[in-house]
Amino acid sequence: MATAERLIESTRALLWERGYAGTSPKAIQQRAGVGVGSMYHHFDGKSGLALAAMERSARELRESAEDHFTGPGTAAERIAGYLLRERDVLSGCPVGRLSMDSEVVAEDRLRAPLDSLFGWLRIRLSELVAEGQRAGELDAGLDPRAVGATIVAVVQGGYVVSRSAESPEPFDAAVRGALQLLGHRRPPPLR
Amino acid sequence: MATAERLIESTRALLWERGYAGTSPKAIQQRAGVGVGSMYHHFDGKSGLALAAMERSARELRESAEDHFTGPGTAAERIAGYLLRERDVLSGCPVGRLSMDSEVVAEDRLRAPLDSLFGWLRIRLSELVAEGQRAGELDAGLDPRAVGATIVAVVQGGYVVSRSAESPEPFDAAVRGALQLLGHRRPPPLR
DNA sequence: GTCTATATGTAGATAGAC
DNA sequence: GTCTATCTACATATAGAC
Repeated sequence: MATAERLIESTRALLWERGYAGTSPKAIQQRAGVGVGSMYHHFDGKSGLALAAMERSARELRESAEDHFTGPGTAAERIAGYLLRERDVLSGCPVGRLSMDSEVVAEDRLRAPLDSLFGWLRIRLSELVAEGQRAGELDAGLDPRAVGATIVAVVQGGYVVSRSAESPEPFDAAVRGALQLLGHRRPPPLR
Repeated sequence: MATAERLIESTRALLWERGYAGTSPKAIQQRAGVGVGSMYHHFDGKSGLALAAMERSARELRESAEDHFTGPGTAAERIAGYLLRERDVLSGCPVGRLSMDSEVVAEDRLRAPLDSLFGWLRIRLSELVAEGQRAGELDAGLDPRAVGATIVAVVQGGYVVSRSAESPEPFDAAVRGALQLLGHRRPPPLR
């Protein structure tokens, strides 16, 4: 693997594990097996490297979500499939967790990948909610955009509560509750 | 104000603004107007001071939430009142944001205040959901414990998405969606 | 209780040789 | 492209005088 590539992957792993403030250039270099000079040759320091890492992580999450959104099943089933998909709950969201890093949200170019991913997620989910309404699967009285925001928040907040509890249980409970609220009126349940 | 007190308040403010990894003893001391020696006289370093600060912040949030939970109105109205209460959305949750700090969740005594606050919140909210069900305000088919977890997650996740967008709008939308999901079948709406 | 001095290591780079 | 040397500041304390 090329040097720049190893640096990006090393940074992605460290940002996920320790966040932006907790990730040092030295740690990035050591994990990548790359010298100081190489890192500063390929990137303009920690910030530029983090940007590349965050963009890649955001793209991965987006592609994975889109797979669920465009998969088989009714709109409601695809929403449920997204909520129920495998996640490394205790590690948190590789992108969302960086929103709690003040240096990240203070720098527009670093915040951009977060904003972009969540903005896209909200739009896609609201489209699915509207589709479910047209199909009669979801209540027509709901505001699709609000409910889309709620679904994104349930996932991100599930990580927060599960990491606090050092257990995946709160995340799973939050998702279960969301599915009940979305679909409790119609047998059989969403999943 | 006493020295120990000033140190705790200084630490609370810094943990909220910058997180645990981003908060240095030096910054704590300067903001408190206290010397190095004093800090280490009153506390066993950064970790002990953070523990005191986190316990106080968690207690404040708990008391404030309990005010909403025991206030006037139906159970559903009290849930809505809690969700709609004033929040400094872009600053995030003073307690929840620390769940993304790996040094915090790796140290049991630091994680304890988080786990304790969210565990309590889930219990109290599930009690309110059950009360609303008995009163016929909320659907009897819901699992109160799951829905309690969902409500906590919506708030914590709302912070994540709003900080990413640098706007309170996603938080407000997520709350609106949650209220619709909880109460859309019954006119008038919850709030 | 508070102060200053001191200590070891890291943060986050830049410079210039190879 | 990569390496080593170097730099200033900060992180996180401990020691001991006052």
